Amino acid sequence: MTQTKIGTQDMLCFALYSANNAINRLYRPLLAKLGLTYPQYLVLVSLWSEDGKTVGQLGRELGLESNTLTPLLKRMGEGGLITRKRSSQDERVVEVSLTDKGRAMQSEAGEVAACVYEAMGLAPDELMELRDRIFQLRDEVASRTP
Amino acid sequence: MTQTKIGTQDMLCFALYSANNAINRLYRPLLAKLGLTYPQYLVLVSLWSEDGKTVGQLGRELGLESNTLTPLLKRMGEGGLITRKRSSQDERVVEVSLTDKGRAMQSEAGEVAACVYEAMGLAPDELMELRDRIFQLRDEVASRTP
DNA sequence: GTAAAATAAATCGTACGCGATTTAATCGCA
DNA sequence: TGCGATTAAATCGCGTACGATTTATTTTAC
Repeated sequence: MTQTKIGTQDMLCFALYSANNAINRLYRPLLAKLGLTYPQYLVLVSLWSEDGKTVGQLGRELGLESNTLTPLLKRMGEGGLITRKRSSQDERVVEVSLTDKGRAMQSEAGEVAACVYEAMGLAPDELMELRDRIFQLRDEVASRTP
Repeated sequence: MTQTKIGTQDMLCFALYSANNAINRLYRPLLAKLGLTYPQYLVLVSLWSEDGKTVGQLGRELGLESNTLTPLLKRMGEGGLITRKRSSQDERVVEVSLTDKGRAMQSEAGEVAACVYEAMGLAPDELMELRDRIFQLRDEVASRTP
């Protein structure tokens, strides 16, 4: 027997949990200067890559549901970053689009991303490999979650 | 130029964020049967490995501060899992200890851990390697966070 | 054509995380 | 010894996440 008791330091899930918290603590003050939270920043990243998505599309991409997204998008709308409009094709669907202000924020956000990238201290190939392993784990776990 | 726009799928921080959410979605219903949340479970894991820690010690181990831990521990105290007592040596310090009920929960929690381990679909050596890489990243980021 | 099923958002309540501040106890040092 | 600085926990407010439910719209099956 090499180990009788396991502690938090042995758990992969705790590694993910605490690393995610650590990254958030790095992002938070940087994004706060732009008036953003981390999930709000993710919404912008998503819309910068392709503008005009429904709440459901954003949810599938980010792994969130309307109970999280609706109030978050409402705040972003009040902040003038996005617009929310019911689709005329299907009134159940809400389309989310960038405002000029939301689009303009992309350049300022570049500095934030660079700052975070630097703090990770990883070479690009290491970073991509780790990222893909973590996405794989996420997808494996998600596929086995009822 | 191989890529003009980056999206959420390119970001290591998003991999961590969404993997952490996915793991939580797996844990949540399992832990709910025991009346626990994930951070509460982490507190128990910590105390099972070594009982009798101060709020500050728990905070350093889990990467949390009293603003998060105090209400969480209060709920665990109300649930009869732990006791909280001011140290007689130093009245500023609060000692957290397991109750019999909290100790007894370790065996039930074993099934939860096994279930999560299985859902990850990783061999032990792969799991340990990934875990350590993520801890390394966490520590690197934390060391560069002002 | 219409009622039931399905789908998309929104709403509500609970429990984190954390920045900022407060309260209380101990320490340091002149 | 005494008093300002430090330390530990608690308190407060805000913004997520999410289970459960509700509301509104569209699809379907007959």
